[in-house]
Amino acid sequence: MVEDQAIEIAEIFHQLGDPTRLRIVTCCLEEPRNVGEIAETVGVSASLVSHHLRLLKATRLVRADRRGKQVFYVAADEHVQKVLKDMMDHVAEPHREAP
Amino acid sequence: MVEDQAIEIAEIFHQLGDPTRLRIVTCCLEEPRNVGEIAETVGVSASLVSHHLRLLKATRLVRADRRGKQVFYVAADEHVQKVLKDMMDHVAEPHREAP
DNA sequence: CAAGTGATTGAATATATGTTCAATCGTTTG
DNA sequence: CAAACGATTGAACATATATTCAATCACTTG
Repeated sequence: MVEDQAIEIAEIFHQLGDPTRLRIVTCCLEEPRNVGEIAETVGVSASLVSHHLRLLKATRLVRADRRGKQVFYVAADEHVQKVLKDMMDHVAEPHREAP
Repeated sequence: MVEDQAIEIAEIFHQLGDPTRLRIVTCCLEEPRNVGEIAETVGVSASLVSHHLRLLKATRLVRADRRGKQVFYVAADEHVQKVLKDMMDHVAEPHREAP
Protein backbone atom coordinates (compact mmCIF):
# COMPACT_ATOMS: atom_id res chain seq x y z
CA MET A 1 0.00 0.00 0.00
CA VAL A 2 1.37 3.36 -1.02
CA GLU A 3 1.80 6.26 1.34
CA ASP A 4 -0.84 8.50 -0.22
CA GLN A 5 -3.24 5.60 -0.52
CA ALA A 6 -2.88 4.86 3.18
CA ILE A 7 -3.76 8.43 4.06
CA GLU A 8 -6.73 8.52 1.70
CA ILE A 9 -8.06 5.19 2.90
CA ALA A 10 -7.55 6.09 6.53
CA GLU A 11 -9.47 9.28 5.86
CA ILE A 12 -12.46 7.30 4.64
CA PHE A 13 -12.32 4.86 7.55
CA HIS A 14 -12.09 7.82 9.83
CA GLN A 15 -15.33 9.18 8.41
CA LEU A 16 -17.11 5.90 9.05
CA GLY A 17 -15.52 5.64 12.48
CA ASP A 18 -18.01 7.91 14.17
CA PRO A 19 -21.27 6.22 15.26
CA THR A 20 -23.45 9.14 14.26
CA ARG A 21 -21.84 9.44 10.85
CA LEU A 22 -22.01 5.72 10.30
CA ARG A 23 -25.74 5.80 11.01
CA ILE A 24 -26.16 8.71 8.63
CA VAL A 25 -24.43 6.82 5.84
CA THR A 26 -26.39 3.67 6.59
CA CYS A 27 -29.58 5.70 6.54
CA CYS A 28 -29.06 6.81 2.94
CA LEU A 29 -27.45 3.62 1.74
CA GLU A 30 -30.41 2.19 -0.19
CA GLU A 31 -32.09 5.32 -1.46
CA PRO A 32 -31.70 9.10 -1.28
CA ARG A 33 -32.92 10.68 1.95
CA ASN A 34 -33.33 14.32 2.80
CA VAL A 35 -31.71 15.91 5.81
CA GLY A 36 -34.90 15.98 7.84
CA GLU A 37 -35.51 12.28 7.34
CA ILE A 38 -31.94 11.45 8.24
CA ALA A 39 -32.05 13.60 11.35
CA GLU A 40 -35.23 11.94 12.53
CA THR A 41 -34.05 8.41 11.75
CA VAL A 42 -30.71 8.86 13.42
CA GLY A 43 -32.19 10.82 16.27
CA VAL A 44 -30.07 13.95 16.18
CA SER A 45 -30.54 17.58 15.13
CA ALA A 46 -30.63 18.61 11.47
CA SER A 47 -27.73 20.91 12.20
CA LEU A 48 -25.54 18.06 13.38
CA VAL A 49 -26.55 15.95 10.40
CA SER A 50 -25.63 18.79 8.09
CA HIS A 51 -22.22 19.16 9.70
CA HIS A 52 -21.53 15.48 9.26
CA LEU A 53 -22.88 15.39 5.71
CA ARG A 54 -20.46 18.12 4.78
CA LEU A 55 -17.57 15.90 5.86
CA LEU A 56 -19.05 12.82 4.18
CA LYS A 57 -19.52 14.77 0.98
CA ALA A 58 -15.96 16.07 1.10
CA THR A 59 -14.72 12.48 1.24
CA ARG A 60 -17.18 11.61 -1.53
CA LEU A 61 -18.93 9.03 0.62
CA VAL A 62 -22.29 10.62 -0.14
CA ARG A 63 -23.72 12.72 -2.95
CA ALA A 64 -26.05 15.67 -2.59
CA ASP A 65 -29.07 16.36 -4.78
CA ARG A 66 -31.28 19.32 -4.16
CA ARG A 67 -34.99 19.05 -4.94
CA GLY A 68 -36.75 22.27 -4.09
CA LYS A 69 -36.32 23.10 -0.43
CA GLN A 70 -34.98 19.69 0.42
CA VAL A 71 -31.56 18.25 -0.20
CA PHE A 72 -31.32 14.51 -0.71
CA TYR A 73 -28.24 12.54 0.12
CA VAL A 74 -27.28 9.06 -1.02
CA ALA A 75 -24.29 6.81 -0.40
CA ALA A 76 -21.69 7.35 -3.10
CA ASP A 77 -21.20 3.94 -4.71
CA GLU A 78 -21.42 0.20 -4.24
CA HIS A 79 -18.01 -0.09 -2.62
CA VAL A 80 -19.30 1.58 0.50
CA GLN A 81 -22.00 -1.06 0.70
CA LYS A 82 -19.47 -3.85 0.28
CA VAL A 83 -17.20 -2.40 2.91
CA LEU A 84 -20.07 -2.15 5.35
CA LYS A 85 -21.19 -5.68 4.58
CA ASP A 86 -17.72 -7.13 5.13
CA MET A 87 -17.46 -5.24 8.36
CA MET A 88 -20.76 -6.66 9.54
CA ASP A 89 -19.46 -10.14 8.72
CA HIS A 90 -16.39 -9.39 10.76
CA VAL A 91 -18.48 -8.31 13.71
CA ALA A 92 -20.81 -11.29 13.33
CA GLU A 93 -17.92 -13.76 13.42
CA PRO A 94 -17.55 -15.61 16.73
CA HIS A 95 -14.55 -14.55 18.79
CA ARG A 96 -11.84 -17.09 19.29
CA GLU A 97 -10.34 -16.71 22.74
CA ALA A 98 -6.61 -17.02 23.32
CA PRO A 99 -5.81 -20.57 24.55
CA MET B 1 -28.40 -2.08 11.41
CA VAL B 2 -28.89 -2.39 15.12
CA GLU B 3 -27.76 0.21 17.60
CA ASP B 4 -25.08 -1.91 19.26
CA GLN B 5 -23.84 -3.13 15.91
CA ALA B 6 -23.42 0.44 14.71
CA ILE B 7 -21.29 1.29 17.71
CA GLU B 8 -19.16 -1.82 17.39
CA ILE B 9 -18.64 -1.34 13.67
CA ALA B 10 -17.88 2.34 14.07
CA GLU B 11 -15.34 1.36 16.72
CA ILE B 12 -13.50 -0.83 14.23
CA PHE B 13 -13.61 1.77 11.47
CA HIS B 14 -12.33 4.24 13.98
CA GLN B 15 -9.32 2.03 14.65
CA LEU B 16 -8.51 1.83 10.95
CA GLY B 17 -9.13 5.54 10.54
CA ASP B 18 -5.70 6.59 11.75
CA PRO B 19 -2.94 6.49 9.09
CA THR B 20 -0.33 5.12 11.47
CA ARG B 21 -2.63 2.41 12.76
CA LEU B 22 -3.74 1.52 9.26
CA ARG B 23 -0.12 1.07 8.23
CA ILE B 24 0.51 -1.07 11.28
CA VAL B 25 -2.39 -3.38 10.42
CA THR B 26 -1.35 -3.50 6.78
CA CYS B 27 2.18 -4.33 7.86
CA CYS B 28 1.10 -7.51 9.66
CA LEU B 29 -1.65 -8.42 7.25
CA GLU B 30 0.10 -11.28 5.45
CA GLU B 31 2.25 -12.74 8.19
CA PRO B 32 3.10 -12.12 11.87
CA ARG B 33 5.54 -9.28 12.51
CA ASN B 34 7.25 -8.31 15.71
CA VAL B 35 7.03 -4.83 17.14
CA GLY B 36 10.52 -3.85 16.02
CA GLU B 37 9.83 -4.81 12.42
CA ILE B 38 6.54 -2.97 12.43
CA ALA B 39 8.11 0.14 13.91
CA GLU B 40 10.85 0.17 11.29
CA THR B 41 8.49 -0.52 8.40
CA VAL B 42 5.99 2.10 9.42
CA GLY B 43 8.71 4.52 10.40
CA VAL B 44 7.70 5.35 13.96
CA SER B 45 8.92 4.51 17.46
CA ALA B 46 8.34 1.10 19.04
CA SER B 47 6.57 2.88 21.86
CA LEU B 48 4.03 4.40 19.54
CA VAL B 49 3.53 1.09 17.76
CA SER B 50 2.93 -0.58 21.09
CA HIS B 51 0.36 2.01 22.07
CA HIS B 52 -1.51 1.48 18.83
CA LEU B 53 -1.23 -2.30 18.99
CA ARG B 54 -2.87 -2.23 22.37
CA LEU B 55 -5.91 -0.53 20.85
CA LEU B 56 -5.93 -2.82 17.82
CA LYS B 57 -5.75 -5.85 20.07
CA ALA B 58 -8.59 -4.55 22.22
CA THR B 59 -10.78 -4.34 19.12
CA ARG B 60 -9.53 -7.77 18.09
CA LEU B 61 -8.12 -6.48 14.82
CA VAL B 62 -4.77 -8.08 15.59
CA ARG B 63 -3.57 -11.00 17.68
CA ALA B 64 -0.44 -11.11 19.80
CA ASP B 65 1.95 -14.05 20.05
CA ARG B 66 5.05 -13.86 22.20
CA ARG B 67 8.16 -15.76 21.09
CA GLY B 68 10.96 -15.18 23.52
CA LYS B 69 11.78 -11.54 23.80
CA GLN B 70 9.75 -10.60 20.79
CA VAL B 71 6.01 -10.29 20.40
CA PHE B 72 4.53 -11.01 17.00
CA TYR B 73 1.32 -9.47 15.79
CA VAL B 74 -0.90 -10.55 12.93
CA ALA B 75 -4.15 -9.23 11.49
CA ALA B 76 -7.10 -10.98 13.12
CA ASP B 77 -9.01 -12.61 10.27
CA GLU B 78 -9.82 -12.55 6.58
CA HIS B 79 -12.60 -10.00 6.95
CA VAL B 80 -10.09 -7.29 7.69
CA GLN B 81 -8.36 -8.13 4.43
CA LYS B 82 -11.64 -8.00 2.52
CA VAL B 83 -12.59 -4.70 4.05
CA LEU B 84 -9.23 -3.22 3.14
CA LYS B 85 -9.47 -4.56 -0.38
CA ASP B 86 -12.93 -3.11 -0.94
CA MET B 87 -11.73 0.18 0.39
CA MET B 88 -8.84 0.20 -2.03
CA ASP B 89 -11.30 -0.48 -4.85
CA HIS B 90 -13.34 2.44 -3.66
CA VAL B 91 -10.32 4.71 -3.68
CA ALA B 92 -9.19 3.41 -7.07
CA GLU B 93 -12.56 4.15 -8.65
CA PRO B 94 -12.59 7.25 -10.87
CA HIS B 95 -14.47 10.17 -9.39
CA ARG B 96 -17.59 11.33 -11.17
CA GLU B 97 -17.88 15.08 -10.97
CA ALA B 98 -21.21 16.76 -10.39
CA PRO B 99 -22.67 17.95 -13.74
C1' DC C 1 -42.55 40.47 -1.98
C1' DA C 2 -43.07 38.60 2.57
C1' DA C 3 -43.51 34.63 5.32
C1' DG C 4 -42.36 29.96 6.00
C1' DT C 5 -39.72 25.75 5.63
C1' DG C 6 -35.63 23.08 5.22
C1' DA C 7 -30.69 23.22 5.22
C1' DT C 8 -26.27 25.30 6.14
C1' DT C 9 -22.85 27.88 8.65
C1' DG C 10 -19.89 29.68 12.39
C1' DA C 11 -18.52 30.25 16.96
C1' DA C 12 -17.89 28.16 21.26
C1' DT C 13 -16.90 24.31 24.13
C1' DA C 14 -16.00 20.01 26.18
C1' DT C 15 -13.84 15.87 25.19
C1' DA C 16 -11.02 12.54 22.80
C1' DT C 17 -6.86 11.28 20.64
C1' DG C 18 -2.05 10.83 18.65
C1' DT C 19 2.53 11.38 19.90
C1' DT C 20 6.70 11.86 22.84
C1' DC C 21 9.70 10.78 26.57
C1' DA C 22 11.22 8.43 30.48
C1' DA C 23 10.57 4.59 33.41
C1' DT C 24 9.43 -0.28 33.94
C1' DC C 25 8.46 -5.05 32.66
C1' DG C 26 9.52 -9.76 30.63
C1' DT C 27 12.72 -12.72 28.65
C1' DT C 28 17.09 -14.41 27.36
C1' DT C 29 21.93 -15.03 27.97
C1' DG C 30 26.72 -13.93 29.59
C1' DC D 1 22.42 -13.00 39.16
C1' DA D 2 23.32 -9.08 36.29
C1' DA D 3 23.32 -7.06 31.86
C1' DA D 4 21.02 -6.59 27.51
C1' DC D 5 17.22 -6.43 24.52
C1' DG D 6 12.53 -6.01 23.11
C1' DA D 7 8.17 -4.48 24.46
C1' DT D 8 4.97 -2.07 27.42
C1' DT D 9 3.25 1.59 30.36
C1' DG D 10 2.02 6.19 32.21
C1' DA D 11 2.17 11.02 32.34
C1' DA D 12 2.05 15.13 29.77
C1' DC D 13 0.86 17.83 25.95
C1' DA D 14 -0.82 19.65 21.73
C1' DT D 15 -4.26 19.00 18.50
C1' DA D 16 -8.46 17.34 16.55
C1' DT D 17 -13.25 16.46 16.82
C1' DA D 18 -18.26 15.98 17.99
C1' DT D 19 -21.94 18.56 19.54
C1' DT D 20 -24.89 22.65 20.62
C1' DC D 21 -26.99 26.98 19.73
C1' DA D 22 -28.06 30.96 17.23
C1' DA D 23 -27.91 33.19 12.91
C1' DT D 24 -28.20 32.97 7.95
C1' DC D 25 -29.03 30.94 3.44
C1' DA D 26 -31.95 28.77 -0.38
C1' DC D 27 -36.03 27.96 -2.08
C1' DT D 28 -41.15 27.74 -2.32
C1' DT D 29 -45.60 29.69 -1.93
C1' DG D 30 -49.31 32.66 0.08
